[in-house]
Amino acid sequence: MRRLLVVEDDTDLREMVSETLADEGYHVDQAPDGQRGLHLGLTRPYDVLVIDRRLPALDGLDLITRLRARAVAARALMLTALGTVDDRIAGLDAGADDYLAKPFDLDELSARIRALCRRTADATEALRVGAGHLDLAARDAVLADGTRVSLSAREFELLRVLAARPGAVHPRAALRSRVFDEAAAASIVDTYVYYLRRKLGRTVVQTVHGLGYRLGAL
Amino acid sequence: MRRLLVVEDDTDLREMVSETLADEGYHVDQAPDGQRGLHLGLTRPYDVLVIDRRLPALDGLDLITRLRARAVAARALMLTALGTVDDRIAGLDAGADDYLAKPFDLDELSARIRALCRRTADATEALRVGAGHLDLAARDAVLADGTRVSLSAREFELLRVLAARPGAVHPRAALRSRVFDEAAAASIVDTYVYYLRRKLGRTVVQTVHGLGYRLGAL
DNA sequence: CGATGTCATGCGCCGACTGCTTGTGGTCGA
DNA sequence: TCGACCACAAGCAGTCGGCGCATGACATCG
Repeated sequence: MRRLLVVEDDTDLREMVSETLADEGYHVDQAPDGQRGLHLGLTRPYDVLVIDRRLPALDGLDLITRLRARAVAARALMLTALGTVDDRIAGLDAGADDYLAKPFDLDELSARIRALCRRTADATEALRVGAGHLDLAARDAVLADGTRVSLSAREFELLRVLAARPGAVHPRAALRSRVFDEAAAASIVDTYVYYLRRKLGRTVVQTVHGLGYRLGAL
Repeated sequence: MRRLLVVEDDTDLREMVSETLADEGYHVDQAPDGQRGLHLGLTRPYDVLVIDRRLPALDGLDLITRLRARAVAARALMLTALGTVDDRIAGLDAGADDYLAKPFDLDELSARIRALCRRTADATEALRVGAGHLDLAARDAVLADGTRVSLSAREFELLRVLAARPGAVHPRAALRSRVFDEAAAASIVDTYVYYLRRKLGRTVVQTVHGLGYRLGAL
């Protein structure tokens, strides 16, 4: 599922856009100002960012510039009430991939997002877990603050199985059979949970006494 | 140098656009109708195609559709006198990456082409990797500090495959099948990774134990 | 036409890391 | 309070990867 971020201070407009896009099958996150947009954009993997030009806390242009400076590769579509050519040029040269003037047609926005999505085919394939996510391509975990943690093959596999259903309790036996050989020792899962906790923090994998383990937030 | 193709039947407009873009440093080819545009688009490597919607011989929409069917990856910017939302949506869904209504501002066209060019790093000219890049024409790597490192054909090919998705883990088998003969020895990839590290520094290619290699920053 | 150098490839040893086991002490729950 | 369950540490063996070296093909140049 494609992941979008809508950064727009007008609540009505933001929610209307978000709902429309969500109805079309996108996962949509929202941010009401530039600062929160920056934080989400840096810490979560998106395919397309829809960014208003005029934003409180951090201007849309600055937002894109700062995201690009941190090597965020997501496509950016800028919305604006400022319709002049120079505004559009400034937006595009700041790193936006497309520029749409308000008032705009929702169907056109949707079509332009489809066009941008076509180009991110091999981009970030990721599994979200709370505020962090698993980068399936790079095979490492990304924490809420953006820190990347490299995991060994088994560690990553175990975490991925847990992340398939975050919050659910996964019995030891299920984890052992999915991640390790059936013949492995009974305590193998414990040990790898220990490794994960050592790398990702104490609270990431929670013990449910007598039942198994459960994934908390990354 | 970026390569553009302008497909437009209005001679005056085509030449004006072409000259303006040529002045900005692009290599620009021209085609006066869809058929000739199709032929050029299929046989030569372009970064961006500027295509009029209404064309003799072959309609702009059909042109894009046929190019896409033949896996031409160049970005397409569609020009049109038809300004309705439905036209724009039809163009975008046919495979265009951007859509600009006539009359348009030449500076905006130029800015939109710049935006499209940013995204075609992997097309023809140079592949950006972190602060450095690959010079596809000279077949050597340029480091962050500007140092040029000349690579042998195999070394360069291996680096290029890795650079297609920097940060992602590339399994050995995938690298061997893409860069070397299938029949090559199992350790051939290791050896060439060793060569790359020797020339570019230890950190450029990272090992992911049991899985493959990953490209760091140049 | 021979000499020289570069490139592609194969082989093999050694070191490093991973995966897994085992054991001990601590914690939980009834 | 007791038994079961769990956390953690350390160690071991096997595999994987790093790297040097040897060989042969090919191009280049004297």
